[in-house]
Amino acid sequence: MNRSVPENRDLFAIADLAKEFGISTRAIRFYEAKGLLAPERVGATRIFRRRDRARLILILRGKRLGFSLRDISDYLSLYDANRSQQVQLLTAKIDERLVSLEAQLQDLQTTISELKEIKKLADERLEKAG
DNA sequence: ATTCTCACA
DNA sequence: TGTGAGAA
Repeated sequence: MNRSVPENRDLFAIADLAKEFGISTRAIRFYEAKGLLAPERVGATRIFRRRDRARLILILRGKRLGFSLRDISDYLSLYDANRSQQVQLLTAKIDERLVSLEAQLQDLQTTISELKEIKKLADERLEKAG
């Protein structure tokens, strides 16, 4: 019954989290190196608690929404300190992200329109050529 | 299996 | 923003 290190539901080994979230152990260490995670250590081995796991979930969610690790780091850093400032930062970043996405959307729509126009002209030529 | 560092894209 | 490789 003695596993090497974590084996209950309160403690996790890096491999546990990597498997659960479908990411590499390297990526998790990378996030730690960037200051987004700060798991405890038993010797040199990382021990992740539920709160570390929760932070990882937030990191992954932030990434999925298109935020940089820097953005996510800044946000997480405010959790313990200024909570209302954290919310302010969040809304500001969301607005920023929204503006960026809207711009991308416009660009995509422009590209789609251009492609459709080109295709239309090409199809018309095929008509004439018979 | 885990750790770290350095290189590399 | 990560990965690969080598060594412990």
